[in-house]
Amino acid sequence: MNFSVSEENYIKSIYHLQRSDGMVSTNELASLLQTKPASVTDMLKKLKTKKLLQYEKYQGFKLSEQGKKVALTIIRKHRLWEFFLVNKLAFGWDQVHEIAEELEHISSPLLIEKLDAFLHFPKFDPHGDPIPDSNGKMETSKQISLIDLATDKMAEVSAVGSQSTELLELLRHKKIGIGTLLEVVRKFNFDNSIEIKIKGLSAFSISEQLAQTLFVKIVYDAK
Amino acid sequence: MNFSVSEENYIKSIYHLQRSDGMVSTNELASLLQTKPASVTDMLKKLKTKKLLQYEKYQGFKLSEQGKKVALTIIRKHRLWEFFLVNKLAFGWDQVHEIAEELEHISSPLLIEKLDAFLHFPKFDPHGDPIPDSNGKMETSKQISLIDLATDKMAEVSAVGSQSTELLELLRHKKIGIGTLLEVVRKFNFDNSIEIKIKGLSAFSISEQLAQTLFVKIVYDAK
DNA sequence: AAATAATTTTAGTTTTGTCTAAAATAAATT
DNA sequence: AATTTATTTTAGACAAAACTAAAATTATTT
Repeated sequence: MNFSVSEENYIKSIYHLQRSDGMVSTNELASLLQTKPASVTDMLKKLKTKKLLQYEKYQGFKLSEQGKKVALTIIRKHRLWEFFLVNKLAFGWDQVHEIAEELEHISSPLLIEKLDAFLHFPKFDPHGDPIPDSNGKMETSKQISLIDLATDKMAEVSAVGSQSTELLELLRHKKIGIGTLLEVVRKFNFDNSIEIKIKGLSAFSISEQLAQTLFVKIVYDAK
Repeated sequence: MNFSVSEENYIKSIYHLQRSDGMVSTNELASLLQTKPASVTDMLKKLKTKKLLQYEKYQGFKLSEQGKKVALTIIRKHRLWEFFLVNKLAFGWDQVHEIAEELEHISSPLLIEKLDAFLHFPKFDPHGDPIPDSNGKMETSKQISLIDLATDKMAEVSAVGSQSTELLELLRHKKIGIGTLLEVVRKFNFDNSIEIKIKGLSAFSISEQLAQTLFVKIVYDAK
């Protein structure tokens, strides 16, 4: 089935709100969408008749299974487009949200499958948020930039922020790849370089630029 | 200024109609847009107040200079996205029109400039139609696939349908490049190969696949 | 528990873009 | 030139998605 831009924005916002709350309220949603509560109520009725929502008046609401599926395809589109904008069109990660808000409403499912393949099926968007696959499944633990990883945390390299040959050459030399387990030993404030330790190798430092480009997921917290 | 999807579709359609006619009629436009003449009249009034249209009731209409500029940016977006879909996402040229109809309404100008650079500033879309540059200028003569070029017509290679190294290797060997002048001498129905003649070289044949991938502009018609 | 406050819903409008039916204008035909 | 036909415009209505103001419900205080 096909939905209007407005319906899709509501669905997406409800999904994000119920991640934390479980149940969503009218005012909450109105403030997130920068609209009035009365407008929200109107849309809730519409989404309920379309079976996307569990909603009883005055009782709050949440997405149905069907509604969640729709939300995940919109989020998938949003994050894939963000990845494209940053990694192919050389946008900064802080410039892409608004454009992706528009692109996420392009309807062709084939387009998204082809885009996904073109991007080599990325698992995380440029902000480190996981990209749902075509079945709506996604990684649960969020990835962060290695520069933001605290010491005493074992982490796994999950993505690289660029596909340039220069970067890949450097990574090969340092024996770092997707899946590599590492830990931050020290951080140096002078140049923001960090010292990391990979099992079986002696500790070594890497530059701030490189640490920014590497994304990791925490696999074990020693604290 | 920003325009609605509907306004943009009207502007684009008027542009295409006035290419041939000079002046456009209400019925003509209604039939192209699959809508009713009364709806067209409503929109004409709106576009007139926005100074995009020269329109006096019952007298027909055409775009103002401002309107033409808007039309060309929409056409630019449409054709760049088509190029992207075919050359990056591996869509067939016959599958992309509908998707580009949606993508052309994404508003960010920076997106389009970056997309253009990413695609290496293509001059023609996958159907051979010229892509306006950021100032609205474009090649005037339409390009066609070499496979569709009639005999007895001198033509100039204007584009290649792919940037693969395999193709470029083949073209270097055959001494064919952008700007090469050639003529089709014969067509063979058995395998759809064609024999071409380049000035200073003896005639030789090329395969159907290669001929499909090469685009030419007619520079002289011997007939 | 009653009163007050906050939240949510309803009722009635507005805007955008569409429609139908009827009226106005222009074009074609006799 | 008058009439018929075709085209275009107006007038009034409708659906989607928003709004304001008022009513209904729920939550919080005293």
